[in-house]
Amino acid sequence: MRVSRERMVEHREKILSSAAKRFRERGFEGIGVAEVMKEAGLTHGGFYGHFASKEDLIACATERAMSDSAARWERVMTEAKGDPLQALTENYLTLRHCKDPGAGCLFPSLGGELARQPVTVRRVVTEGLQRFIQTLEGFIPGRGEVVRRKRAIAAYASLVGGLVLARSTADSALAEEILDTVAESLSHSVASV
Amino acid sequence: MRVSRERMVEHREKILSSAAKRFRERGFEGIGVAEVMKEAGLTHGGFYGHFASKEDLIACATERAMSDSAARWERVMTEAKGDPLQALTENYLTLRHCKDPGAGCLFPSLGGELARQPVTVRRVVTEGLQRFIQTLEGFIPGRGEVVRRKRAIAAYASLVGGLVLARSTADSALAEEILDTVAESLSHSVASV
DNA sequence: ATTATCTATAGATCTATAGATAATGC
DNA sequence: ATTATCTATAGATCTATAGATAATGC
Repeated sequence: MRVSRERMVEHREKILSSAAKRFRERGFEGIGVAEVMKEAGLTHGGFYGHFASKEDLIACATERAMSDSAARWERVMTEAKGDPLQALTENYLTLRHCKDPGAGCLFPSLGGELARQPVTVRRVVTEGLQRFIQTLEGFIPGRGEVVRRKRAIAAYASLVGGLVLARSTADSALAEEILDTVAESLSHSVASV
Repeated sequence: MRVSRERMVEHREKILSSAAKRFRERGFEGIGVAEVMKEAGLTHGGFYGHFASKEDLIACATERAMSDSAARWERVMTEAKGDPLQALTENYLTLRHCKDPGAGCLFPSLGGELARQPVTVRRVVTEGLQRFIQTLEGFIPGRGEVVRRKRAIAAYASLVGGLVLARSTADSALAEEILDTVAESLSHSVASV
């Protein structure tokens, strides 16, 4: 059954958004091509008209996830009433983010797996990471660009690590303690500017 | 071929150490039961005499990986000439650790996957994490226990996040920048005690 | 508007691999 | 503990076809 060009673009979008969500929820090996297609309302075989391979899908879905997150964090920081980094922290280090990896940051969900992906995928990640550090840099106080970049990198590492640890534990009290503690620590480091 | 009790314990140890290493290198789904057994010098079928299932192996290998790391970090901090946290940082945030996940910390390698494991596994992780925070706490300066615990948690999150980000990128210059920057940031937070 | 062509999709199938089990041997 | 086997599942390929697009003719 053939389909119009616009519809085909729609299909590709649906495949991508489904994959970007499910990969973050279950890992790159936690969902197969067939199920992604089913979620997009299509059948298994049609997949290879859109993507060359699952690896290709992983690269494209990773890019999608990163740019979605970047847009979201940028909005959060732009619309912040007070300190932008604090606004980001309050958005990032939350139980909500913990419990909804499918809509969240790529690194805590897929960090370990990203490190094992082929260069095609890791290049996409590198570009997204660079862009995100630069964006964060723009919202962080500091005399020179070098200092601001350092603070951006350190802050981002804290956010990612905090969420990784909070998500790993089966003890929700410990998870909350970790989220709150890392958030508090980040606010101190900003206060000491 | 039947085997003595001591040898069976040896076999179990070999299976566990191989699994603990390979899981961190390739992820829980990156190596199968058959290959783990082969590495231990045994055959596929024998596996089920040692473990009930792959999930059982994952729980046991995770415990093993955590206690190995804990012992190692404790040694590094105990034998430190100067500041113990700095010694840990210099051991943790290195290219060597980046490149050898099989012998390294569990969280940067498997953080995302741990969050998706059944409670049996996550309980093991929770206990290991609690114990590690307590150990770290003992080496960190601060007036009261509450403050020291907070510092320990914040520091550990930075270490984990730093390694996740450094490992994710395909750009080794960026990876080194991240490692150095997070290390520097941690040393500042200690200096400000 | 008709005709011919092109192509995205469905559905079936192939191949490899994984975890798990059963039969056998020592 | 070995060896053989079972079952399920995954990525990938193949073929036919519905129906969109392009070329042609009026």
